Amino acid sequence: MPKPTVRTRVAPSPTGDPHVGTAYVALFNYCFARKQGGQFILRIEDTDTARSTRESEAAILRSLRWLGLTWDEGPEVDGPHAPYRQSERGNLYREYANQLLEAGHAFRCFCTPERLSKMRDAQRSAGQRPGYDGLCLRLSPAEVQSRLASNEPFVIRMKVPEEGSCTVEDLLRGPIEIAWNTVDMQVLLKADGMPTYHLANVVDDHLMEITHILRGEEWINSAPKHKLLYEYFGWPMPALCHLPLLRNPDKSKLSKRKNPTSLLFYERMGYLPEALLNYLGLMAWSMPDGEEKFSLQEMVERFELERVSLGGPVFDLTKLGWLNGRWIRENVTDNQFAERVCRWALNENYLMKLVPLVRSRISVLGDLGFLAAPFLSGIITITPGQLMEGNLDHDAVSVALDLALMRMESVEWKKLEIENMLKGIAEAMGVKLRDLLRPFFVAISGSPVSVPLYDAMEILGRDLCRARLRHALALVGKPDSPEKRRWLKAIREDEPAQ
RNA sequence: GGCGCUAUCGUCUAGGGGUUAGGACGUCAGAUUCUCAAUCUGAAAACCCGGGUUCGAUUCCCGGUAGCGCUACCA
Repeated sequence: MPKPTVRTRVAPSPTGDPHVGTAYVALFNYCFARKQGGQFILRIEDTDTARSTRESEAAILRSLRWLGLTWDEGPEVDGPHAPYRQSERGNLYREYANQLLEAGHAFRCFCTPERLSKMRDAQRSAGQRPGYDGLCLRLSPAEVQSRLASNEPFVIRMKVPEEGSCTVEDLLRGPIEIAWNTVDMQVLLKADGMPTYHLANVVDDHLMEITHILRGEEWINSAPKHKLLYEYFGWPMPALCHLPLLRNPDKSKLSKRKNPTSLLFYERMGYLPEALLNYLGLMAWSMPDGEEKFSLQEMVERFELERVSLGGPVFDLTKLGWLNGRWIRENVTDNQFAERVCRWALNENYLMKLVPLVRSRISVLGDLGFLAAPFLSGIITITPGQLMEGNLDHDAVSVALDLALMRMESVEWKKLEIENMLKGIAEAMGVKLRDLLRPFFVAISGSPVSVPLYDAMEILGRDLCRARLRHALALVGKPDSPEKRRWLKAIREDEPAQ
């Protein structure tokens, strides 16, 4: 039997900013497939209609292209298994869900979210594993029909064996045994008719002829569900390999609260895509000869899955910075460097965003450097003293920054929204907007003499602003005295729920 | 809590039944440089703990511990 062509995929969910973790998993899938002359597919998992956005999807595609992780099939390039966007494949999943229903491998569940939530609470407080209790499993066919007739919303859940265990084979970890009684009767098709990850993933991986699934470690526990679905459908199981998760310095799963995670951040900071990719290749993987600097091409040529180590690697910005420096010094000519800088910021598109902000504030072009500096910088060097120069006292500055860092996560990153957020903070703290804004000008622009704050924040992007605000907060100290805590608490109670 | 995964310098890692446990980032010291970077040299720094198996375990096995992940009509 001829060995089928290796086909791998990365399947990001377009919610929020493009994540380094996506690039990380994509890199390994890319290298694994390319090394063996196979194909690498990109699929958009946008079945969560509440959270998925087209902007996010576009940003993911752009970021992966920026990194040079090109896909053989997927959005914008198409392919024999189009569409590659799950929201456009809805009918497919419904058909397959019905197929499971008919075969008796799945059942309709009419339970309300409220009941499920109560049930889980009860289970938890009774010290039991939370999981569907099987209520609708025992519904008579007649009752199902009558509930259907009265248009009651329902989901489709998969049936799961009550006893025994499932052994999933992991390419790196070997057999992993998981008892069936720890596996929930997973919802496959939501009430809105959209599939959950589990169904969509299995159906698409099969139809798209994926041979090897390299994905994050967080999926290990649901692998039995997937294996069972393959069995229910009678499809061959792709090889599974769970990659270790990228970590924050405190070892928790990489998160934007503790580490910049957006690829847009790394781009805006001026990391070279080659260097970022190179650094990701150093996470849990190493060249056979120990060489630390390598291109994507070189990584493809020498890639061996066996060289993936299983401990979760801490993403270290310092070492990434060193590597990036090496790339700038060693791999770019002067001309190329100039070109890079232009592509990065000295291009018409970016400059035109700045021009309206700076032109009215300068008398000679030479003033431009100062005003434009924040837009050509990563983390700005400031002093605690500069942050304290305004009318707010130390605790107020600290609280204001802390509050902004919290609230900025839930606003749309547009200048009007940013304005409202900061006005809201001034109001909540009972200080003049002008006084509140002063330390923000310093934190974001490096100086109280600056282009308008809200515009600057929008242009710089959420991630860079977060990093600068966090830097400023670190300088003045987090609000941690009992007094400041009380203050924060009072303000929070005053706020509308987020 | 339950289940699962993981465990080598602070961090990324190499290695592997017998090694002075290797490299890199960072740190410190020195050299060099008009400053700063860069560069060079050197130093400190690790096999989680306890039992086995073995002539010998950091390496293999078991247990513990710790970290992490999952425990949704999110992925």
